[in-house]
Amino acid sequence: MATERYNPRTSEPRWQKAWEEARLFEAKNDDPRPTYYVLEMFPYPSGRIHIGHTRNYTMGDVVARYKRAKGFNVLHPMGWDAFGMPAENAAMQNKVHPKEWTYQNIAVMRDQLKMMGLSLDWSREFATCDVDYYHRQQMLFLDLYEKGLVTRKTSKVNWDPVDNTVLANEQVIDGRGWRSGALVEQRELAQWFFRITEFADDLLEAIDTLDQWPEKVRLMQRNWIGRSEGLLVRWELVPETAPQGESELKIYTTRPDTIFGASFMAIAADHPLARKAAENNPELAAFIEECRRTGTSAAVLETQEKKGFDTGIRVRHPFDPNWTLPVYVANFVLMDYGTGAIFGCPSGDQRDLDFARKYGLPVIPVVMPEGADAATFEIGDEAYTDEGMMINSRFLDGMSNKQAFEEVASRLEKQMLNGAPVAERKVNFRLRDWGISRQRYWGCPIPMIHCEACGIVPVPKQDLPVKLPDDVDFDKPGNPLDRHPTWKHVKCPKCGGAATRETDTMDTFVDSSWYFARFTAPHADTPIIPEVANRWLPVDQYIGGIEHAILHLLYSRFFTRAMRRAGHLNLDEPFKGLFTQGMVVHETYKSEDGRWLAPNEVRIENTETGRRAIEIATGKPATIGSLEKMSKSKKNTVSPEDIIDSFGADTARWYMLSDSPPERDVEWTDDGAAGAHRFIQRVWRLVNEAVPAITGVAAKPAYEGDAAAISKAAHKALKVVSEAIESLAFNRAIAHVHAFVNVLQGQLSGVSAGSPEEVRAAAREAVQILIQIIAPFMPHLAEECWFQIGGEGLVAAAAWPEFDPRLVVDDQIILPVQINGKKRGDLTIARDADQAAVEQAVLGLDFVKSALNGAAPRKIIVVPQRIVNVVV
RNA sequence: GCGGACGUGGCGGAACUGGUAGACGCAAGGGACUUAAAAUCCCUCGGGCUUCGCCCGUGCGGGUUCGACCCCCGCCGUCCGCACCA
Repeated sequence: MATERYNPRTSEPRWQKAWEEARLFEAKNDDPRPTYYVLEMFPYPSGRIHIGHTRNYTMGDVVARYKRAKGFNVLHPMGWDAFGMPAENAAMQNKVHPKEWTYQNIAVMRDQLKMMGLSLDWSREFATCDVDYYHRQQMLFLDLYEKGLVTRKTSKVNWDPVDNTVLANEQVIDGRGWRSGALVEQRELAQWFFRITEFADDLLEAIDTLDQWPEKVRLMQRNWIGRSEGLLVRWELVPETAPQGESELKIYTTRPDTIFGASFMAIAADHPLARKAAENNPELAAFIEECRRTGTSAAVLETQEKKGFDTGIRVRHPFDPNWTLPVYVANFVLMDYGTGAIFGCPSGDQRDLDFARKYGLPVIPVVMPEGADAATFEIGDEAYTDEGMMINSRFLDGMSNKQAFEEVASRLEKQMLNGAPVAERKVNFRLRDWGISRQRYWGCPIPMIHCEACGIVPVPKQDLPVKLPDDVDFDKPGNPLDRHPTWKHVKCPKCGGAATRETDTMDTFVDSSWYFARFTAPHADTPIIPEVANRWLPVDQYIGGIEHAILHLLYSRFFTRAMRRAGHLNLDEPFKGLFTQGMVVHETYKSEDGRWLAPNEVRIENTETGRRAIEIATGKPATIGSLEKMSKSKKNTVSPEDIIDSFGADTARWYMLSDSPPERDVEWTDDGAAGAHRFIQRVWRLVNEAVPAITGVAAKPAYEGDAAAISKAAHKALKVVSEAIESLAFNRAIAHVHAFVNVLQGQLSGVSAGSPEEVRAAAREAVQILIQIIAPFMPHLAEECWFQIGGEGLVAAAAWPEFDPRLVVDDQIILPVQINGKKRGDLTIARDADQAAVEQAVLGLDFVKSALNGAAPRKIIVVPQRIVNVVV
């Protein structure tokens, strides 16, 4: 009797409904079992789920289903990162309200996710644009404001004068706004900031505790925070060269040891001293203007020539009052790092060297490599930046440069200038405070009020939420909140006088910096319920793309600390385990005349000599291009719906995890998907063919079968698959399932209802194990199979089987035998055979005898249960 | 420039802590079943040779070791992150 093919189209919706009705995936906060929180980075509702999402959520789902089966109270929620610019762009382009656009997208994407059969707790779903959510975010904001973690200060921003808005650095392309194409201006603007730098040290040090994070991400965060230890040094200006009222220049250096190699000072174009000096120096003013115009994008910096302009100002060397150095304005000095001023030591820094050569400044070698000769050591085209011994440095000569650092620091700390020490030690960070003001509509309103009499006044908590008005228009550029006729006009909560609301909204990264905590009590009146959050958090396994390695993860780490300070929870680190998954990539295709072609516009032919593509519409050959991340522009996309339509969700889930390690990119191919689908049918057949033997419905002639072999195969598979899932090695888990099915298929063929009870029991257990270990990956197929064998309840609710340790080891093992390190044969021997027994057995092997040729072996190395090596 | 990761068949990749290299899958070739196709099943599948077996082989060149994809030294290549950070 031929088994009917498994039909995902009817099966999958049926089981999805069964799970939903059983409310299997809803986590209870008062469930006494140990908690396990698995979270995938929530999606932006851009319109449709793409294949990258499905890979991400499938990984999380495998973990969630596995942990649930292992007896954990699993929290696996889903929501929407729903504020952001695309909604406003859609509003401008398509005349649809951002709110409507967003919620429509959410509705579509929710349905798509549901088709994937993900074991999500939908009862906790929220979108960050829900009033309920941003209301609590405003509460949090005020709490952090009270704790002094929110400040307002002016900073330089990229200003698009056509769209009337601030642009992020990423939105400035070749100095122009990405939308308007207008030349971007640098403007000083008052902005709201979170004081992330307050935690800089802690955020850096705690990276060491994140031992379940990828090393790569930890490194990126370390570099981003960018701690350096150095010295702030005040240099005295030579009075007759100094602008009115200026007497010193403060610089930051990490190399005070090279102070005797100094030959110039360089300050940023925006440095106050530069501005002052330019007041009666039109040429300098022009140079400063030029520096400002040239942008700060990486591409510009790459090619830009190092330029300087002598201000005429001179400084005195702190260790030699007769030694004066020129002060240049230089285009490579950044105002917002250190003090915006440096001393240049050409012999010890390549950039300073280039600068010195260009302007004819002295180059004094002060550090030389170990073993070099001080009399002859010279600097040519390359600066010497490594460690070494001090030369040409007076009292430092002969010291290591590390000792010299200390010596200079301690001397300058004691030396006085204008009544204060010349230098102080200073730890400096690359990390800046987090500017969160956005001049946009579709974001969380910042709950602040500007009163002319009282200044900045927070919105009283009882007046929250500050709701976004619905009646806005996007016909004109700029912030609709700002030009709304009534919204911003309020009474001052303090004095009752006329005042205006803050019209900036928050950076959407704020929304995603605490959503993982909100999921623990998504309907609470307070942002977080501390007892509940403390119980669930930290997230045990967080899964998402490497593109969030810095910003989102760093902001969330900051927020967790900030929320702790405000008493909302009691932990520092939000994510215990982090996993960054690779992308889904696809080949690209181009037609003969150079148009991009979508995968469904070409036909692929596999031949003995290779693969070729034909454009279906024209019948002409197409070229197969490189693997790329799926993108609309290259048309190399495959939609999750199409895959589910033709193969079902289980195929998509299985294939997505099967070939490549999860942290690497996976290539989507039709052949691969078809292969995954074939495997589904194979499992389906295997189970169905085993049903008569298992359930004993039909009697057939007895076939002996091998109960022990069946049980061993099953328990070994159970062990290795469990281990692979635990370590998120999904591709390995799948390979082991394949291998198990190969063995099981051989062992079960012929086993029937007439086979000995012992064999039938082993078969029953083996099939059950098979179904359970595939269930996290292919939950629908597993349910259907479970039903076929008369399994109790839903397999999604079944406990994970425990492997029997006695069944995963063999009594007899096959030991590879090497001669001089090369394998020459095998030895079958009892697993517990001792060294002597193994040696004796090995010496009795024919190929060993002939290799020895009568002589005694020089040595026999026995690695128990691994290998034997006979050294001849 | 600085920092990091990686390099294994036609392809994706396995290989536990230094112990049988190429598991598992895809593609390809051959065969069975079929009127035919699909589906399914079986066999082959790193290279070479004097083919019941032997030699070579994990980017390249050395080294350590009884034994190296794995450890060490030196190269080459690819990818990623940061990037005028004082």
